[in-house]
Amino acid sequence: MATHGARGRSGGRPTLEEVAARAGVGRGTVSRVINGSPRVSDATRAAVEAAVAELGYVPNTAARALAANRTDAIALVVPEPETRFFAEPYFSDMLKGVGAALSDTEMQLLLIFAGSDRERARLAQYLAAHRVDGVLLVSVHADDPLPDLLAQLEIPAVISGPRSSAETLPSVDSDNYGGARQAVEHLLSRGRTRVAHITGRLDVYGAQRRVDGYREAMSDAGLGADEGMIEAGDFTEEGGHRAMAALLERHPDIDAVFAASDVTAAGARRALRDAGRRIPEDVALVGYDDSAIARHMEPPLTSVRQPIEEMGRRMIDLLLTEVADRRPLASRGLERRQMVLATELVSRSSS
Amino acid sequence: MATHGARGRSGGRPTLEEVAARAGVGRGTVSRVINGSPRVSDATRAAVEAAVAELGYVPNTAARALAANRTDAIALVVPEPETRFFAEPYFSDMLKGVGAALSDTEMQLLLIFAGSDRERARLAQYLAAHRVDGVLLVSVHADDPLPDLLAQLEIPAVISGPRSSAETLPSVDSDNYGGARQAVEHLLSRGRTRVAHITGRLDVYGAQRRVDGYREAMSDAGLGADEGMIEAGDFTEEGGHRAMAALLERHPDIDAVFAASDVTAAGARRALRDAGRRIPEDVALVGYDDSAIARHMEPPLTSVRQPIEEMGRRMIDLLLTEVADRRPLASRGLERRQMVLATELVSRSSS
DNA sequence: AGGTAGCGTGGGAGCGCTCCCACCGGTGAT
DNA sequence: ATCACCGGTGGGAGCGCTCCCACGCTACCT
Repeated sequence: MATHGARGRSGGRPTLEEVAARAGVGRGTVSRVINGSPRVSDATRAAVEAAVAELGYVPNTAARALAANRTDAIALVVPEPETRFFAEPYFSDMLKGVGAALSDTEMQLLLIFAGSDRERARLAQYLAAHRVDGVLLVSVHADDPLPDLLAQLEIPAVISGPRSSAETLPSVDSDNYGGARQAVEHLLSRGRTRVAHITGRLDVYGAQRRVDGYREAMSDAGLGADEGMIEAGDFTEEGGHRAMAALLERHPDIDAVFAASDVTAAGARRALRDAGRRIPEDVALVGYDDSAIARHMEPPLTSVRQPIEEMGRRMIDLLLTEVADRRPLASRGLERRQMVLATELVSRSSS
Repeated sequence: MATHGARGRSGGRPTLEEVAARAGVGRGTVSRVINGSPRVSDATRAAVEAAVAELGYVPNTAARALAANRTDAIALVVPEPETRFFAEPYFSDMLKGVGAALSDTEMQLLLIFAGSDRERARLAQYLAAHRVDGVLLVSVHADDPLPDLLAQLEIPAVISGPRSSAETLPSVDSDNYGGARQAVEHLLSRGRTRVAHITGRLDVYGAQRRVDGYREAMSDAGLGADEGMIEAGDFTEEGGHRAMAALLERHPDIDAVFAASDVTAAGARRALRDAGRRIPEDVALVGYDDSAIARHMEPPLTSVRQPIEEMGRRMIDLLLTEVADRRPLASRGLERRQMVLATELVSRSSS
C-alpha cells in the first residue's frame, strides 16, 4: 500500500479541500454546496459546482460517514434462507418497490439474508457496528429477537407484517383480514356453502388475521364456525397438499377452499386432483398473493392481490422519516405509524 | 444531532482508545490485535481481547475505511433488471456460492442491479466514489462499457462469462463448448441424426461457444453443418417458442433439439406440443442449466448442469486475490486468471 | 448616528481508525 | 564487554469530511 503521505495530493481522487482551492472558497462552503444547503449565494454555488465538475470530485463516503455519524445506507433484512427469497415473488416485488422509492435518494440499499444461525450472528455484529442507518424487516415471526436488538441499538426500523396487534414498530401491511373476507365472500357469492380454509404459518400474524377474516365472513353469512373446516398449512406446497388431503378425509363434501397462499393452493390443487375432484366444478379454489403461480396454474387461480410493491414504497417512506427524525430527536410518538393497504380480488377460472 | 463534543466519551459506543485504556496498552497494540497481526505477545493479546469483550467493542467501519482507504465490501453487479435476476435460477445459485465463499470473511457483499440507464448512471457514480474494493460482474454483454470503467478506476473485477476469447479481466466460466458437445453427443448416441440447435443471445460469448460445440460435435459425427438447423433464440421462453416454430417449418423431420437454456427449451417444448410432436418419441429435447424448470417440466428435461455455485465461489477467490494483490502492487500479470469449470449432463426422460 | 439583526462565509476541531517511526529491553554475534 | 538486531510496544500524524463558532458585511431599525 502506498505510504500515507505519498497518497492524496498528487494523482489520487480530488478532495473537498482541492475543490475549495479551485473555486476560491473555503471548505465549509463547498460542503454546503455538496449537501444542498440553502445558505449559499448563487454565484458561489455556481463557482463550486464548476470546480466540482472540472475536477470530477466525488465525496468520500467513509469520511462523511465518520464525521457525520451516519452511513446513508439501509438494509432490507430477510430472516429466511436465500432459497425462499428467490422462490417467492413476494420478495422480488417488495424489492422492486423499495428500489423505486430509493432511486431518487442518496440512500444505498443492502440486502441481507439471515436464514441460518450463523448468518444471524453475523447480522447482529453488523448491526452492532451501526453500518446502516435503518432497517427494513420483512416476514418476521412472532418470537424473533431481531426487533428487540434493533430497539436496543436504537436503529430505526420498519416492519412489513406486524408481529401482533400490539406491534410497537412502525409497520406497513396489507389488509389480511379484509383480503380473507373478500376471498370467502366471493366464494359464497358463487353459491358455495361448504368453504374450507387452509391457513398459513400461524406464528405469522398475517396468517392469523386471514383466519379471522375467514371465520367472520362465514359466520356473518350464517354459516356456523365449523372448526373442522380449518386446517393448518405452512405456506408451502407440501403443507397445502397435506392439509387438503386431511380436509377431504374429514369433509368429503367440501365445495370450496380458501388457501392462505398461492403456493398452498397449488398443493391443495394437487390433492384435489388426486382425489378426483374437478376445479372449479366440484371444488372452487382461491389463493392469496396473486403471484405468477396463480396465473400459470391450471386452471388459472383466483387470488387475493396484495399491493406489495406499494408496500415496499411505503416502508421506505416511513423508514426515511424515522431516520430523519432521529437527528433533531423530534416529538416522535403517537402519530400513526401503522399503515394498512387494501387488497384486491383477482377473479380467474378456479372459482 | 448531538453536538460534536458531547457525543463519544460518555454513553456512546466504545472506541479503540477506550479499549486501549482498559487493557492498559496503547492504541497501536489494540489495532494489531483487532486486525490479527502476529506481532503481539500472547499475554497482551489476551488482555486486549478481554477488554474488547467487557466493553462490547465493535470497530467503527467508517473510521477504518477512511484511514486504511478500503471498504471491506465488494459488489455483485447484475446488468439486468431485477425481474430477470429473480426469474433465473442462475443468479440465485451464483449468489449462494458467493455468499458461502464470503461467509468466513470480513467482506460485505452488495447486490447491485443496473438494468436501466438510470441505474447504470447511479452505478457509475457509486464506483467512482470507490465504495467497494472489488466487483463481481455477471452476464456482461460484449459491448458493455462497465469493464472499461472499472479498469479506468482501477477497481479489481472478476467476470463470470468472458466477453470474448481475448478477455483481459480475470474470469470464471463453465465449459460452454464442452457442455454443448456433451448435449449433442448424448442425442447422437440415442440414435438421433437430425439435431437442431436453438441458440442463446449471440452477443453473449458463452452462447457462441455453445453454437461452436454444437457445430463441431455434428461435423465430427459426419453430420454436415446444415446452418438451417440453427435458429437464434435469446434465452427467453418466448424466443424458444418462436425459434422452434421456425425450425419445424423449415425442417419438419427434426428428431432432436438442443436448446441453449432450460427456459428456451420450455418454449421449444410448447411449440413442439402445438405441432403435435411427442417428447421424446418424436423429438428428443435437451436444455442447458439444469434449473428447477428442467426437473419440473413434463417430461422432465435432460439438461447440461453448470457448477454455478462453484463458479461463484471461485470468482470470490479470484477477486479476493486481486484485492489483496492491489496493496503490495505485486508482480501481477501472466498467471492464469481465466478459469473454466467442467459441466455435467443430467439425463432425464426428454431424450 | 449608533445599534442589531442576519446572511454568507472561512476555518478550527474533531470523528475513530491505520500506518509508521521511534523506542525499549533482551538476544546472539563479535 | 560492545554492538547490531529484532520482537513487542506506544503514540503522532493524518485520512477527508461535517459541524459549529466567529467574523465581516449589508440592511434595517430606533
